Amino acid sequence: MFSRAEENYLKAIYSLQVALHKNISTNLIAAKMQTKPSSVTDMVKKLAAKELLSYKKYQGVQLSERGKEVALKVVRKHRLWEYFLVNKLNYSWDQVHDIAEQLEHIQSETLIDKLEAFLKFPKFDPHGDPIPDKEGKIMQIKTINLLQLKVGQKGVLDNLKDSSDTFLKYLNKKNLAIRDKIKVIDIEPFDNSIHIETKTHQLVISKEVAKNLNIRL
Amino acid sequence: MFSRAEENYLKAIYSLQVALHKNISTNLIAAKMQTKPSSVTDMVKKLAAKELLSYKKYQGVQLSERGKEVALKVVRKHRLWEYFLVNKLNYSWDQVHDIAEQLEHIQSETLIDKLEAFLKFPKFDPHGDPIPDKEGKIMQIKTINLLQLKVGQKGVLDNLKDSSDTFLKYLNKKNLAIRDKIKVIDIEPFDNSIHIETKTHQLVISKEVAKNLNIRL
DNA sequence: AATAAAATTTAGATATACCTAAAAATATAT
DNA sequence: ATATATTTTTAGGTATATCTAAATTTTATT
Repeated sequence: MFSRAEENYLKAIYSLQVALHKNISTNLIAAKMQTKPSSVTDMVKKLAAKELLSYKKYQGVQLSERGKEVALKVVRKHRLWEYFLVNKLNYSWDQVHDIAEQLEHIQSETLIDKLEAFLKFPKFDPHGDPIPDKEGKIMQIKTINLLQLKVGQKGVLDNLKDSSDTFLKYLNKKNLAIRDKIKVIDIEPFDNSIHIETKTHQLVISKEVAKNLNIRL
Repeated sequence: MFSRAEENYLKAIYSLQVALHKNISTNLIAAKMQTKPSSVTDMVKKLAAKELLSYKKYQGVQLSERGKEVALKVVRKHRLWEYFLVNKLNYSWDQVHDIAEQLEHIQSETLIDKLEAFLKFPKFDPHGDPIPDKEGKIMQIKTINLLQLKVGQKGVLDNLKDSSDTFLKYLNKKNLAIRDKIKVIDIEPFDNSIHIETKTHQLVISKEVAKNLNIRL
């Protein structure tokens, strides 16, 4: 069907497109994929020839409907496998990314649907991100950035902008997890650091951290 | 660590070595792997350079201890994933091979041990083959070929010599499964076909079929 | 033992997915 | 508007894992 490399490009472009709502540049893709812009140009031409995206020289790319479909299938696989790794194999959420990156490329017409049924149709992965259904539909819950909350406001930690290993480990250390209730106690005007309260404890987080926490009201 | 291709070669050579107890020739490997002898020569040189096997031009190959170790790790992964697919995801035994061929190459220091624990340390895969333990030790149960049984003798279907799709489908159709008790009712001298009885029914199998059924007494 | 047949290796290509370095196009700054 | 900086593409090269066709070695046959 599609090679591992092709799937990885489509997934990366999809996530950039969702975040930025504009044509995605070669350099952006290269940064996201930890590769060189020239490699991106090569691959992007290949994907354009397969009509998975539209590409005009020097103007960046945009996924076609078909391209989005393929990307969402990869995302679906990634998130279901992450759910499996955390909830069945007892991994913690900061250990599963690299393994899911491999598992998401297993080719089978039936495997992922059977896995989904075995997991009892979870709607969110361990990082709070919605799992696309069989048809590629993806639930979008409206969230706002923690930075936008005012003093006294409450919300629930829904998902993370950054799911990097270092950030997940930071959250573990600070005892913050998806679905935790959070209340803003104080905002320090000097550096915009935020004093927050959860069910179990209080802590102060920097604005850099807050920027990566998305809150459901 | 090792590439998918390298792992596949090691696994194929291992299984030939276990079956034949002699140096494994280029052509044999090529036939097993559905590739060309010249490709085998290339890869075998590479594996010899990595000291995973010993190779003398025109004399075939033999796995080193290290090579056997790597092969057994792949076998372990393959069989545990097959067990997972059949016992957790409700696949039938004739559907799991291709998927397990992919899953066996997932690279992780911890994944397969966690999977094994989740599955409660199964000792045999769905085809009756023993699953190597973490240290690469593999249980070997003494079995004899169904062809060697005499009229009136009883035994249990332990494992299959041939696990190809077509053979598994044949067994399904004839309602024969691993761990079925089998009794030889009669042997037809003309064509060596064998009349057998299980708990639920009787049937006649050809000597070609019998050759691929291994029996535990 | 010489010759024919079969098995194996070598030499030279191909496709994928990368890379570096240089050239070209676009964006930014003065 | 021109010069400069940045981005992107092109050209040419690398590594892996294949392949075909020809050459070589081993095995089998007479």
